[in-house]
Amino acid sequence: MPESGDVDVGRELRARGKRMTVQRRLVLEALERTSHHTTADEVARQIRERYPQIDPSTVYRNLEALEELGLATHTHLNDRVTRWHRADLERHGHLVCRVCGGEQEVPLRALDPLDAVLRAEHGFAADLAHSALVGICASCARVSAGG
Amino acid sequence: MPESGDVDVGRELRARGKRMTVQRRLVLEALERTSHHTTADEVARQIRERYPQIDPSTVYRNLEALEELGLATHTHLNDRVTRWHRADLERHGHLVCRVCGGEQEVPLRALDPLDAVLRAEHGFAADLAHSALVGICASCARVSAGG
DNA sequence: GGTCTTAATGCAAGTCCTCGCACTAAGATC
DNA sequence: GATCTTAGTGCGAGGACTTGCATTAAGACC
Repeated sequence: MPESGDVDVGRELRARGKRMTVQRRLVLEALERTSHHTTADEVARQIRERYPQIDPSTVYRNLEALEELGLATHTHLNDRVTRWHRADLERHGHLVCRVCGGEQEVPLRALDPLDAVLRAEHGFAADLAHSALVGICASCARVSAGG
Repeated sequence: MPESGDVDVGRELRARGKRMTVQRRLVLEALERTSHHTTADEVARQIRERYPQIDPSTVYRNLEALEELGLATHTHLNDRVTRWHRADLERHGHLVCRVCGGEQEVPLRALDPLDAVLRAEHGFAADLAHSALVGICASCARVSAGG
């Protein structure tokens, strides 16, 4: 059983004037191995086990390249580190609590009303999976309300 | 005419066990002088004209302190730099276009439907002024649709 | 398989912060 | 106004990227 779509990816890359390098393949494989969100640093660490000389900047550039190809996407959860994941996973929004730091996922469908308003009134097609919505979660609100 | 509420701020600070330092005052004044969004770096640069030895970390810490006091807030526009502004300005959401980088403001009221859904279904009180919504603006959508 | 073009890599330096720590100075108390 | 506690400062180092540049190596063409 071949690595999922490895050949196709190579073809797709070449069709776009890009190349399939060992580093690129390793980034792609690392991304496929971790099905949930991961960080560039985590990807780099994984790769370094087999290919120690990889440079962090190469990882960043490859994640971007894969995103351009539609194979990866990134999300900003907590203002600081960027989270990466495979593009074929179901997209969802994120709610992160500024008090406890907790994070919950929301189906993008729940954000449809917002999407509709923004499109209708501003012609703006928002990518609601891209940035987390920051606020205060139910349990922290309960505490601060004086429980 | 005294600087707006300078004395009150000092009192408020002391009431919270905090102090009014020259640096703090300068950060506050810089924030008051620029009524729109600004960056920590811009604030630092402004202060340095009159007080060259100020350290960037002091500016960051003071912006945070003023935020804690409810005098400042920050917004993440384009994933990279943090924008600061006075808390007394009208709050609004931001739509930033990932193609042209353009930014438009939306009254928070426009985001009410989203707020309602998140509260009802997730008990989550989102701060919709905190993070910009990333997406594609009307004019860029028109171009890529083939105009 | 050799040549050649240029995308991609690795390295170093830079940006925007954040954090730990020793020192300084607000401001409360005498 | 001297003393004392501790919040706040400056400095240095570190983290998460980003960027410019010389070098390397995909992969297209012979």
